[in-house]
Amino acid sequence: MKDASEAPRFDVRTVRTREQIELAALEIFAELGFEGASTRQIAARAGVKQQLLSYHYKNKLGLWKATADRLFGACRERFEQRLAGLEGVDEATQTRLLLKEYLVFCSENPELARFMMQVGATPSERLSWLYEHHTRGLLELVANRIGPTRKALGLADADVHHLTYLLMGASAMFSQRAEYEMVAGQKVDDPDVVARFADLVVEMLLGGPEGVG
Amino acid sequence: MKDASEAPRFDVRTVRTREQIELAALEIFAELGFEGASTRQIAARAGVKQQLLSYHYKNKLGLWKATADRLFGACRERFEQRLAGLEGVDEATQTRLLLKEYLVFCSENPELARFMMQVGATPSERLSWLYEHHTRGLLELVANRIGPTRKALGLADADVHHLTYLLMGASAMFSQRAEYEMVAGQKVDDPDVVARFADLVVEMLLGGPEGVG
DNA sequence: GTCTATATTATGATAGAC
DNA sequence: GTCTATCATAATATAGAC
Repeated sequence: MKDASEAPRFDVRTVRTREQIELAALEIFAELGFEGASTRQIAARAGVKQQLLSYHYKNKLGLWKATADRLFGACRERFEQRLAGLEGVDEATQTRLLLKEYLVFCSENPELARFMMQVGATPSERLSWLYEHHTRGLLELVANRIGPTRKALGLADADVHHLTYLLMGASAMFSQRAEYEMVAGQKVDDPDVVARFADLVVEMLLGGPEGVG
Repeated sequence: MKDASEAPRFDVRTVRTREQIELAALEIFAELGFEGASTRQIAARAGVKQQLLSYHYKNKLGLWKATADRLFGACRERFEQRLAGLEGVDEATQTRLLLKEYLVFCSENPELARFMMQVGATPSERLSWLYEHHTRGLLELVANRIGPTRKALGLADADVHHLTYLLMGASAMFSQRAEYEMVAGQKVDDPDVVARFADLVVEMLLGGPEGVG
């Protein structure tokens, strides 16, 4: 007899183990790509045995998907929280702050841009999966913000996809921290650097905060 | 006795073989990163045996360096040719056309942005080598163009490193062709798309071609 | 749920024939 | 300069003990 708790799939140990594994996997997948990453390496960083990954995720692809779900879920949640706090604010300011929030998120999660970059080059099952489950929604959210806001601000027509990729590309700076530090001689995750950079990007995409005639 | 030709290191077969290998290696290193790429895969794409790579480059790292030399050499050459054709033109136009040329080059060589991205995330011997031999020169060339030109045009002060990374990040669009085609429904290497995107980026970095007051 | 042991395949590099 | 043969290691994944 199994009493009320038919599905004990949320027990504490499991959740914590999976979290450790997925955080380690995110770092390594982002750094080395899917084929470059080894499950042994991920397991070692998570402090478990390699074979435990097979138990939890069946195989490497399953782990990769779980990792993507966690990463993009955090991004989506961040957007939603930011927007919830901006109720009643005018559209242009909302969009401006949302784009800034995205760049701040990218500075805190440099794995995001690398994760997308690692998979977006060539057609593959993984690209299709990521696009359907996460990338598409994220890119459309951004495009559907930038386009109308630029129109409302009276800015020159520009391809929204190009503007979106400019934003995505800009976030790559945070994903190349080692190189950036060599070049610029400053930490890329210094909050001041992040803020200045985000302001620059948003100003380029939407014009200065005073609007444009 | 060896007669006049002491150093026969430019014989035709060798040069062609190395070219085939390095072109294959570029594609695969850019796609999979250094550890993700396998020398067998590279050899197969080049149409030679895996063990031949050891003969020509000693090891995987040697091949990676030769590949980088070829790629960045082509980029540098492109810059020099473009500048040679712009003698006498005013500085702002020179800079504008040079940045456009860079984006066109990136659209034709999507491996460049990926190659840099693959190595720039974390400190490593390879990053240091690439920085000293190639990246540094490229980034400084761009920064030393954008900064003074913006000043001469009377544009607002902005961090030249940030502007440089905006350009580099923008080029990432061409490196994610599979994803871009899903999102935008058009080929990213369509010359018209490239031209419009390049104009957009240059306008953002340097203002419209009419200058700014 | 986590471990040990292991099967199977793929990897980078070397030795030596031609 | 290119090939065949081969080695030592590392990869993913499975089976089964606890």
